[in-house]
Amino acid sequence: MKGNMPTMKDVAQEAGVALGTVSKVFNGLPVGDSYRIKVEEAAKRLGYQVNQYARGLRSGKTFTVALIVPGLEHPFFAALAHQVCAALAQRDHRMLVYVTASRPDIEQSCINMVRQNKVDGIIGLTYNPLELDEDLPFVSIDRRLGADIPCVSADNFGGGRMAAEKLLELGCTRLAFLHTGSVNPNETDQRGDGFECVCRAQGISCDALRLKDGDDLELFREFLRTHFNNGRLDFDGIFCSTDLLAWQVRNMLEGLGLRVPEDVQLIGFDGIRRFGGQELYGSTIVQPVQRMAETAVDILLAKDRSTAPALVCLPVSYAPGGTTKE
Amino acid sequence: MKGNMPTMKDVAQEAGVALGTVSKVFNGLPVGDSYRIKVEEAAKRLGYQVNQYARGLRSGKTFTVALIVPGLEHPFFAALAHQVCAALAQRDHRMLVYVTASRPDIEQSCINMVRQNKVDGIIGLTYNPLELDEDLPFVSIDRRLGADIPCVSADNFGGGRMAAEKLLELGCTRLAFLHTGSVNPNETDQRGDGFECVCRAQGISCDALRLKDGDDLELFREFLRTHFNNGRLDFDGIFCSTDLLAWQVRNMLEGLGLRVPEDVQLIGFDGIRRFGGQELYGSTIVQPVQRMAETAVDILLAKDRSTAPALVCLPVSYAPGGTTKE
DNA sequence: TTGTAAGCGTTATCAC
DNA sequence: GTGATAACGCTTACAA
Repeated sequence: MKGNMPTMKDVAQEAGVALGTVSKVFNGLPVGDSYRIKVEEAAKRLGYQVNQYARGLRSGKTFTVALIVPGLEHPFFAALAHQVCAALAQRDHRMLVYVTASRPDIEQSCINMVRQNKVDGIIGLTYNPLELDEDLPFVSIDRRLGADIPCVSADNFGGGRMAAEKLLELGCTRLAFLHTGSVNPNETDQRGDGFECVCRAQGISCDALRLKDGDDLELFREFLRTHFNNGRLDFDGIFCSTDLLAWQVRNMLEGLGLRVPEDVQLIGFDGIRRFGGQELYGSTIVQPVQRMAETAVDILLAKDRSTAPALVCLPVSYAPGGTTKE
Repeated sequence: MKGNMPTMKDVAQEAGVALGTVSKVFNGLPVGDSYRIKVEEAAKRLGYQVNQYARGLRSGKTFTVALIVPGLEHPFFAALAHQVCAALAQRDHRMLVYVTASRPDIEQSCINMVRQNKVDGIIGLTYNPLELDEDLPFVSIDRRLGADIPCVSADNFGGGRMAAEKLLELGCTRLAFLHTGSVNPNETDQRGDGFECVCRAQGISCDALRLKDGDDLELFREFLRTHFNNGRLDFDGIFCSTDLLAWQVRNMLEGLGLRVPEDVQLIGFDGIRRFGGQELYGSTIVQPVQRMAETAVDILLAKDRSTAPALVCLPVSYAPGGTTKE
């Protein structure tokens, strides 16, 4: 921070007006034109910048939002952070980032730190039970923390259905669902529910293996091997609950000598793109990251928070990426 | 921000001590034990949290650093942001993120916004000429902005050398260097310099194609086709200045019917990992992202900035990733 | 050692 | 419409 930045007082003196007048100019409040010009010129001359900290102290508005995420290294979180930052910038707000590594203690300590920072609100992608401040606006991504805490997520259930329908449409007759994720229940669990819902309705067999974070991925390989007899897999269509898992499963399948998508078609979930560019890792259900970010920001900054929806599910879309027959 | 959070005054009243005493307790200044306990208990009872904005206003220290990056979607920037955030957290600082899309106007406006926020310093990954504040600590990543502005980067020149040496060691005899990047000169330009330096010293032929951001990537394909005659490429070793480019070039090579690494070996630069995990895209020179982040933070927060080095080049390492013969 | 009081730069309330 | 003046919550001499 700075030694001797000019203050409003300096500007007032330079412009030959009162302090209050300067404040009004910078807040867009009605001021005589001649005064406004004098102030603006004086400010420019001095290189004056409003001190947001003083403003925040006085007015209680900080124009800052905290984003709490497990980390920035996973492309989905990175993309979300990027879009949240952009959406906030568009609304003249700043983004403070906290990374938690999904650890409950760090997540809670972030909440506490944020509290000290007097941000205007929090957007959180957290996976553990939290103790929240009643009156600090909070919007959760992908996880329902309570009836009074708005949650924004992709339409995970619909995406699961979409995956099943697509695989069936592409000629699959024996499906499987593979999942690994947080032990704490969250919206993404619905991906499998949607998928199996379609299978049941259509009377299609659907094997499934659901693992928890930290479980050995080799269990998936074993599962596949168990269902691999005489050079033939029991499934011709597999839905993985994330693109990462789909990628890993694809490698396992090829290790078994199976061809994707000729022998077995594969659909992932998330819409992760290589190098943050355009190329997908494989066929996938794409989350509307930008809309999710914008929606979360809109809800968070809405004037009237009492009308905030408890849950907003945004539509996903299917994108072919080479692991399905198209 | 909040309606009626307890203040130090409330805590003082609750604890039955003076305001100044409460402040001292929270600043670790010497206070009688009995008082300290009374204050701590009162604070806990009230759920008191220091207001960092008031503290910053008064003391001029905000414990906040701004990170300015082109975006969070490219995995290198995301990884850097992640590590910077972690390094700052370890030192009890927060990170404010600004994304610029590498646009000069946005980059400058970020600098201006940051100025209002009275941060303790800026870590910037910017690509355009900037007008900086003399007395706002700034550390640049990968780009030398001026003699008085410390720059932290990977050892790009050394990495380029390393790539050449590795390819030669692996039996290559005809090398090529492919590059695309910012028009504004920066430290990463040295990757090619280091590579060609070794080639010259060893008397090895080295073709090169250097493009600028925005140029059509098809030019690379054409370049390859020009050097592809009778099913044989003029090179058996190619160094690409980024992992992204290496990935694209690999696809082009395979499109030509060439096998990597059997027919031509490929080394990239950055050390990008799929899904932010462990798996590399190919053989590459790995940037020490964590050390770069920590170094930048250390320099930025150093008590005595007058002794800050103008440039710190951190050692890179080679990692095989399947596009070289190992 | 503890308490008191003067600001830090803004905003908001009033008289003028 | 303008201009003193009192907060906002905290730190820090300085006085007790």
